[in-house]
Amino acid sequence: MSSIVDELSWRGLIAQSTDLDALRAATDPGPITLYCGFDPTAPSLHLGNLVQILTVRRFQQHGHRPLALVGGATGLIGDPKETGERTLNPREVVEGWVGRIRAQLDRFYDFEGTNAAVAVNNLDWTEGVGVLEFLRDVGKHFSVNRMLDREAVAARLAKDGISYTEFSYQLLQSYDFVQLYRRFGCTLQTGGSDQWGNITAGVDLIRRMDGGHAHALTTPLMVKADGTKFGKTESGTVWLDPDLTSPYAFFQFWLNSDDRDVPTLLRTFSFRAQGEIDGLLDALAERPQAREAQRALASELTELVHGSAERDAAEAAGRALFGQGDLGELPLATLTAALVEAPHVALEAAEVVDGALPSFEELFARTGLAASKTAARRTVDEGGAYANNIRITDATAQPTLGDLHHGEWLVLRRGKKAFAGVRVPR
RNA sequence: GGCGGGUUGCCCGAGCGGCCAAUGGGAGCGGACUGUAAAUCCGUCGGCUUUGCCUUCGAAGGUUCGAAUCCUUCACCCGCCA
Repeated sequence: MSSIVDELSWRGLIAQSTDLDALRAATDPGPITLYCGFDPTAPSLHLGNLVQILTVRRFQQHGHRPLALVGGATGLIGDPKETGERTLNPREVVEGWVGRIRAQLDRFYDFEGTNAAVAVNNLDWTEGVGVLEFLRDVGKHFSVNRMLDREAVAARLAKDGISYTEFSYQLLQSYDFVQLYRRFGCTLQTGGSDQWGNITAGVDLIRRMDGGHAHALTTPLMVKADGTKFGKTESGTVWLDPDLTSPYAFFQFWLNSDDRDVPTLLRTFSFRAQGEIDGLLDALAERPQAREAQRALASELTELVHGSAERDAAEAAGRALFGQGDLGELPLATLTAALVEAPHVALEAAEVVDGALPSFEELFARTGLAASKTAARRTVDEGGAYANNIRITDATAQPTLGDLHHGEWLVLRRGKKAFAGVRVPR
């Protein structure tokens, strides 16, 4: 069995570990069981979670057994974050999210075979536990003094405070680790470096309650070269759910990566071998304008997350919209596929009067390409507004039916990258 | 408890009765240059039925022909003295 520790190491995926040599000694000879939990705090996982998911996937590919834990219980409590108290979500909502997130993990973990992943929900062992039992058996092992040292907790104490509910979060997560240790012989928990405290608290709890030995491993926090948060675009979080972030937008996210971030991104997200990655990095250094590495990343990750059909569609949509050729020469099917990936609006038949559509300023505002009509006018004045790749000079002008591609689509663009479609019923 | 300072547009911060939708910086957005990158330079940066109108300067009242600017009350923040 090849060494997972070595692989994670060259990929730069190890931030902290309880004892790397001990972990290597445990993982190299044979399979271990590990877990990384995901709390249902949203209807979908996002790119930040993907780092964790893929790290676990790498373990599984090396023969280890992952537990796919979705936090049906911890999601009801909320891990303290520095910015402030979370709003408790209704139980039904959390329950729904648990199902969706559990389904998302299907794509990344293998649930069949000798080291099949096992899906677990911490609500199963938390719900029935009595308060007194929990406080006596679990709570007694925790020192509040140490819990207060946690960065997020300290930050909250310095600011607007923290509820007892959130303060208790660490106990639940630690207890999860104990349960998984008992039920599955799970001896490793992975997570982002912000989870270090929670994970090691679980390692400690296993030792205290059961005298067992477990490991903690965290991945580094992703930092972009320009200092902004990784995994966000102007329009917000990049989600894994295609309804929240379209495969086209997902593909574009990777394609637009800053050159300086590409080495890290490739090592973190790609499943290519080290030699292949080095080849892509060489190409990036020699022919940055070709952006082979970004393309490879976009293609690989979009396929992994959305499947090859969506990957192809996203790629084709990009080519269609960014291509040099006349949009009118694109087949209707290709154009439609590209535009439905972008923001688009469908007009009512009544909105077309004497063959004239609503004005450009109206259409820009309606598609969301501009925040308001005033903003749309401004964009036109700045020379950044286009219809069918022709610059618009008069915001109040009205396109006509004759301007439509295939009698159906008007392609609007703001700046270089933002597209939108206006569809007119035939 | 006493005295003083503050709360301005996404953020920071000027303004201290009319010339204020409100200086300046940052972020954002557009243009040029590029490679659907970065950096740089230029422009832009509340809304609308746009030669004008409407909403905005912690909240609510008031003075005035006219208030972000003055007065009153309230809320929150920050200093100094007890």
